Amino acid sequence: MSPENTPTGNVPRVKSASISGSAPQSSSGPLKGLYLRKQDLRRGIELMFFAYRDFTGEADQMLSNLDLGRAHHRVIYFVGRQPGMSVSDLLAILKITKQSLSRVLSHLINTGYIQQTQGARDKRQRLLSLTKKGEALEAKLTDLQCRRFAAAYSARGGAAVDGFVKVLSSLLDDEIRADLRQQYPDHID
Amino acid sequence: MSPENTPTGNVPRVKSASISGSAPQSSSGPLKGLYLRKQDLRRGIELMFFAYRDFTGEADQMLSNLDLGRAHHRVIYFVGRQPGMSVSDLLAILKITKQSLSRVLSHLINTGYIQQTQGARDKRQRLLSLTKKGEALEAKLTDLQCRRFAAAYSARGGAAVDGFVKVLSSLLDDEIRADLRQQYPDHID
DNA sequence: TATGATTGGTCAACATAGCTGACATAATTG
DNA sequence: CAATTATGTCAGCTATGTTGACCAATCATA
Repeated sequence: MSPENTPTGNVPRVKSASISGSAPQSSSGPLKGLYLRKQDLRRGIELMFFAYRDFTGEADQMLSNLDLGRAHHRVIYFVGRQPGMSVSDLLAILKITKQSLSRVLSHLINTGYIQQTQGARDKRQRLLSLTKKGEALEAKLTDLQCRRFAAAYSARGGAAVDGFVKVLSSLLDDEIRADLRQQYPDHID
Repeated sequence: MSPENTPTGNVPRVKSASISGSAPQSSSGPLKGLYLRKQDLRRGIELMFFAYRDFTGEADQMLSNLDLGRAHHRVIYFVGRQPGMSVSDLLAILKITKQSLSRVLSHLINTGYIQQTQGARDKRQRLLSLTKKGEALEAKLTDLQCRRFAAAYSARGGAAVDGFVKVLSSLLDDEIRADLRQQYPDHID
């Protein structure tokens, strides 16, 4: 870097040619594109880092008390979201190797959080679902994170939530959106 | 879980007593609090997961070509943001142990991305800054992520960016905001 | 029906990036 | 001078990702 080290000025500057590309500060009054200043983009980067860490922190704590980790949480969460999903469905969402998943999933099955049933149409498939124990844990964890979101959403209001969802959606790689669109009927594209 | 498995209805329902707490759907027209439905909160959770992964993905790729990881990236990023910071400053931001940081930081120093200078006031301090090589890498990585943000911000506009920043800020644990407030003068609290 | 593709699992080995605990050195501060 | 602070280091452990190889059951199709 070099020009970004001094986050002093409020003056727009996107000169660097690298991240401009859509010609911000042009002329008009409310100065459309003011939010494309390098400092605003860096703030976005940092917000993602800090918010993600804080957002997962409480759940991580609860999980560690049960000798589980974030990887177990993800499995429990997504199986809870879509009971009866296959292993390959889950792999597609998590984008990890089956060997990585296997370690975590086996543990969750052995400790009674998740159960498998053979697929009806395709007997090769092992359809995943939460046990009662798994449902209870999923509820506790999701509740914890939902509370945080509910607080943030309430504090900022519907318009902010709308912007939040729109921007996060635009940060996604394209493929992922299909899944979200399917899960959430009124998802903003 | 149990009522959340069927993300079918658009009908508000926050009953569960667990995440209500601010009495959404009351009476009025545009139905304030519609965005507090459990499905909206879950969508937030998932957006954070997917967006964070995609947001870091490109940089991770570039880093792995240099035999560096995300931990190295964080160090390079924050040292680049605030050159001359001390090791303990960095520890406070990253919230990892000095042993964890040491491994990564030593490597970055040995490979010439970061340099240390003794503190003037306090000679115990090792003030950190990027070398030319480090600055070049930081610029490439930050540019990559800034591009993604610039595209998302441009696509959604200033109002959405405002909502995005507001909601993410509210997701933070309280302490972290002080640092952001200091770094970004016009940061929304 | 025989063949090839798909679904899922397993073993082994490795890398990254966190953690704890213990201890050391140098400099600052009271 | 004593206590605290800033930093570094050694040793070992854990969680979670990776490759590569190989296997069994099932499905789909030529």
